[in-house]
Amino acid sequence: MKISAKGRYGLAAMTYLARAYAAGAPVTIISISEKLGISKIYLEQVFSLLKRARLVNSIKGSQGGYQLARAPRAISAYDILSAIELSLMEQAAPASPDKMPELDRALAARVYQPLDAAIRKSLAAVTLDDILTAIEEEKDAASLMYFI
Amino acid sequence: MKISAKGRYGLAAMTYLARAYAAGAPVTIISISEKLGISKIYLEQVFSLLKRARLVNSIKGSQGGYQLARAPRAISAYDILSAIELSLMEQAAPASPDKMPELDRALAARVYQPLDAAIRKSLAAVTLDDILTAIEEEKDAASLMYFI
DNA sequence: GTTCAAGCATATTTATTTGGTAGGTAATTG
DNA sequence: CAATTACCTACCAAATAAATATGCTTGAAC
Repeated sequence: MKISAKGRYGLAAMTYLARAYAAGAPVTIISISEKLGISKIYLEQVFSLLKRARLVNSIKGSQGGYQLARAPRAISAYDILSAIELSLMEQAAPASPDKMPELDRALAARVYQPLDAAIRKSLAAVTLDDILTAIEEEKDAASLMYFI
Repeated sequence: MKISAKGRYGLAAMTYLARAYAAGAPVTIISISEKLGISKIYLEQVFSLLKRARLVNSIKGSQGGYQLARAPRAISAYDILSAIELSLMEQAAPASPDKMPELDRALAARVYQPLDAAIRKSLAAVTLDDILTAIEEEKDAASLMYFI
């Protein structure tokens, strides 16, 4: 019921990549780890999952790094979190294994499935582009503070 | 991002109590544990949380047990799960402690807070009464199966 | 073709959470 | 008083999450 550190790192790192998307040059893990204050070797694990989900492309060797596999507008928070948090996808296990199957089915139908759909819908509605926009708004709001 | 065993047990047990609500007589933990196939001493911990949240009343001693504190129609899945799963309420910790505060604020505004609201809304929309209704529907569907 | 900066892959350690047990105390009824 | 039931505290084990450590592979640049 909670987003893990890996998930949050993934969102932050992908947003960081999104900022560099227009430029086209790959971004190294180490530069992201420095900017965000996350251990490099831990970030590698996160990127391994993001790559497996084909959300990023990697370029090996000197001058290498990572790039978004597609436009920031075409990558949602759901894409990112479902690549990282397997538990996001899991079905809720029944509370009473065999004793009361109709109770379990009712809970699934009325609680677990609607919850799952709501989570999915909420996360799918936000793209990296939206997050970039929000960052700009944050900055504007912060700079306005000076004039007041 | 997942409902724990405690949470599922809580939902199942509360639904069980809801069935007995009209009768008015208290239901013992041990009878619930037998019906649902859950360890009695583990259920006690769940009820301790439900009681702290004032969702149930307890009666000690012989002929004692638990009752819903209010009508099944007035208790939602959100009430139950937020009493049991503390993590449901937790704010998402920032990914980059100090480095990029505007990134964290943007993620909170666009991802974490909307997600939280969606979860809350989905769970608050389901009451114990709804789940009881769904159980009846399940039973009807099951008995219809015989005629086909 | 050597070098070196990257990504890639595993294994290990440590910390936290979850799921569950055990045993005893307190209150109520008959 | 004896039985019954909730209640409380401590404990334990397994699973998961978080982070580290080590070493290998790839490929561009010089």
